[in-house]
Amino acid sequence: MKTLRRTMLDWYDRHHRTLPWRSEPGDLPNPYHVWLSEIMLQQTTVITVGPYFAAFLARWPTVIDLANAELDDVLHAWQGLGYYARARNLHKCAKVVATDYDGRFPDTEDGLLKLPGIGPYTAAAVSAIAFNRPSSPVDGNIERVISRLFALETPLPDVKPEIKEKTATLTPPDRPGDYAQALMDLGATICTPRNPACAICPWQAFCEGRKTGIAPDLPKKRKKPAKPTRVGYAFWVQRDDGKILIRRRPETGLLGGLYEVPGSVWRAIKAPDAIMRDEAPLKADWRELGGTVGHTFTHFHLDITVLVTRFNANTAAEPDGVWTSIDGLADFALPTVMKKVVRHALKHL
DNA sequence: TACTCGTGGGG
DNA sequence: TCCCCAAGAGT
Repeated sequence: MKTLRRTMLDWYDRHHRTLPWRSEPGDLPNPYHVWLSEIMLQQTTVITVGPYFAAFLARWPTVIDLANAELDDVLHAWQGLGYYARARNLHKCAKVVATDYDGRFPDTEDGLLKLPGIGPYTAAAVSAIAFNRPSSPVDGNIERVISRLFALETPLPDVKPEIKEKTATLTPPDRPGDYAQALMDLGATICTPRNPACAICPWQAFCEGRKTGIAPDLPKKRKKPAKPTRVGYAFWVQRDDGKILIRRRPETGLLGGLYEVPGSVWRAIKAPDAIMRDEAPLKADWRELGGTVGHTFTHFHLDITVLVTRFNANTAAEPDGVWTSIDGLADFALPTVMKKVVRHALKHL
């Protein structure tokens, strides 16, 4: 066990990646930076997070600054990164840390776990990386590395407790943060989901999965259900002065708090036109644009048909929402699916 | 426990 | 083209 730890930390000292939120091995980084990066990195790749992390730090250098920000500004800065509940909880967490903790993050796993948006993984990661406490975060990378190292063939998520226990046993008490990051780096660069580079792995001599040849097939997972398709309309309302109608989505749920081109309900099966059009923000003669906008979310695929009308303020009742010029759309937090709708409308108008 | 919740890239 | 996956959390 001691050899396993030593081998991993030696490898990390020689091969670790330099990332914006990281300190040099052995040094303690800024907890705010660690926390911010860990939230952004949830289910999101390092390459994607990079520019968002830099932009957030430039605009909100401290957790106090972030706590004093407007939620809409945080969502706007987060747009395109996905899983927007992370942004809402990020802001909520910053406020709690600023007001209840005097701007300093709790330095224990249990304390961190109480904060919004911080679950078991992130609490352990921040605890180990930012405060050098002997916590053992387990993310997707570490699940893969450990399941291969011990040739664990029980499928996820049943095998999680066993992985957690093995990981905790292996964690070195002196450098838990570097060790956790070493395992994650290993999983990201060598012990990859497909075609792992076992030949250059520092743990190749210890890996049961490699010995038995099953490493590339681990961890085993249950099959995921197929993604259903939903359909809906987007209602493109253009006023005489060229401005279009958008509206803010409800605070919770899918794309919560972001702006959208008003739309119908998204249905598994297309309802009759009359019903779908009745969900428009106003009564009008709609013209259907050719083609559809396709977008795949985590658990369903969406096909949107865009309907267009002109709006005359003198002859129609004012609909709910906000009027904005096309250029002005840049001031609103628009999810990627809505950017696609806008692009499609402008192209086919 | 099992869903919900985004997006972009790689094979 | 389609499926998988990426430093998961909340309900």
